[in-house]
Amino acid sequence: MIPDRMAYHQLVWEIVREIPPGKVSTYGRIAGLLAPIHGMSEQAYSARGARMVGGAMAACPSNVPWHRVINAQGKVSLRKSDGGVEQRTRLEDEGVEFDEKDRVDLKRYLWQGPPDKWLIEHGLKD
DNA sequence: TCCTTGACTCAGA
DNA sequence: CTCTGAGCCAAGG
Repeated sequence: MIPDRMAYHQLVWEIVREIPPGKVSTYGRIAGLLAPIHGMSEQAYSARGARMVGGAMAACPSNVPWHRVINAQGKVSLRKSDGGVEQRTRLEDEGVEFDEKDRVDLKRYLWQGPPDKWLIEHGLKD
């Protein structure tokens, strides 16, 4: 078992749980809230972080609103097999609108992130 | 151990 | 706006 990865995943889930209904965030933004862990270099993490968050989403428990996490282009991105229908439906139920290109307007729906207080309480910031 | 994948992103064309 | 290719590297076969 690899405790490091589990810890990272749990941290990601805690952040995702803070995203309010009707708002979305991106893999990259979430990765950016976390410090480079596993001894990865800042540069490596900036390029790999988003995918690591994606990996955390793939293994997230049911109490995490994974559907509020989309990619930097404002689109839902899922595994090859799934068309992302469920994710889109869930977001629309919360009032998030998609344009004719299946994209979300990040200027309107992007979650600005947890307040500093929250980050400090969770040891993600000094 | 080598090879393929991957819920990503950014810069170019 | 859409499509490519490169960058990065952990996991699983």
